[in-house]
Amino acid sequence: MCPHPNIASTAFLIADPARASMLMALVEGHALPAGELAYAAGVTAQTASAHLAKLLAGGLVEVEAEGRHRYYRLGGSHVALLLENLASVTPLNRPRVRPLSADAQKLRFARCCYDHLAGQLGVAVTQALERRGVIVAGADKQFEVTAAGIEWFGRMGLNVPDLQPTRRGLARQCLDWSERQHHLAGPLGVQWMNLLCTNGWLRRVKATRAVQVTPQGWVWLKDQLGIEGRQGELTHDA
DNA sequence: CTATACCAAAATTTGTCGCT
DNA sequence: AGCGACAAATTTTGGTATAG
Repeated sequence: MCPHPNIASTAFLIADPARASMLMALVEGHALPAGELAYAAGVTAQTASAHLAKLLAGGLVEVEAEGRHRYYRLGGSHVALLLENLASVTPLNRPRVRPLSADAQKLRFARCCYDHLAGQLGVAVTQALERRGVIVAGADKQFEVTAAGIEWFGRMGLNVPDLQPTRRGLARQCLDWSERQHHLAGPLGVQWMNLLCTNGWLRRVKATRAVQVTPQGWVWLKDQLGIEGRQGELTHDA
């Protein structure tokens, strides 16, 4: 008898190529209708519907009916984490997607990943902080804030010693799925994101996970972190 | 033999349009 | 507004194919 029937059934659900494609299409956090997921997996709507029913029963996805569409999303951040970890050890075949929509491009550029900054911009900002000695990559998938870094964050209005680490630490290294590099997460990542928004440098786009840089934001990014660009792309990052 | 995946066709559900 | 016809998205059903 298998001593871990639960993980076996979860692994079985993910192991099917069609289901894996649908899950990876959802990993960016967008909810997608069944038809879109069928396209992503390269199967017909009927087949996709059967797969989605299994994923739903297994708790890997949730569904929300809106009109005649049924929007599926991942069953939670733990599912996203599981998939991102799998993707990090496997050569990634990007799921088939419709010619990259404007929305998808915005998400790839900058988005919030469970309340911290991710995407191209998230990675660029994290790397700029490292280059400036504000944070250093430490053991256990954590970033450590240097003494100079504590001072630097303080000048920005973020008092690092006040932050409470969670079980998973204070400044976690989160693997960015689209960029395949780390960005800053954990309580520090969350407060950092809040700070960028409350100072008017970043703006969250309503009803999506996309994030926009404001005109003042671009000025600030260039002055403080040496990051240059315009809406939707980075032109210089050093 | 059994389990699982696939697809075609039919059924179901919901939104939209034109008419009174 | 209420009604019916039609369109679109999705699910259900039934049959076939394939792997172990």
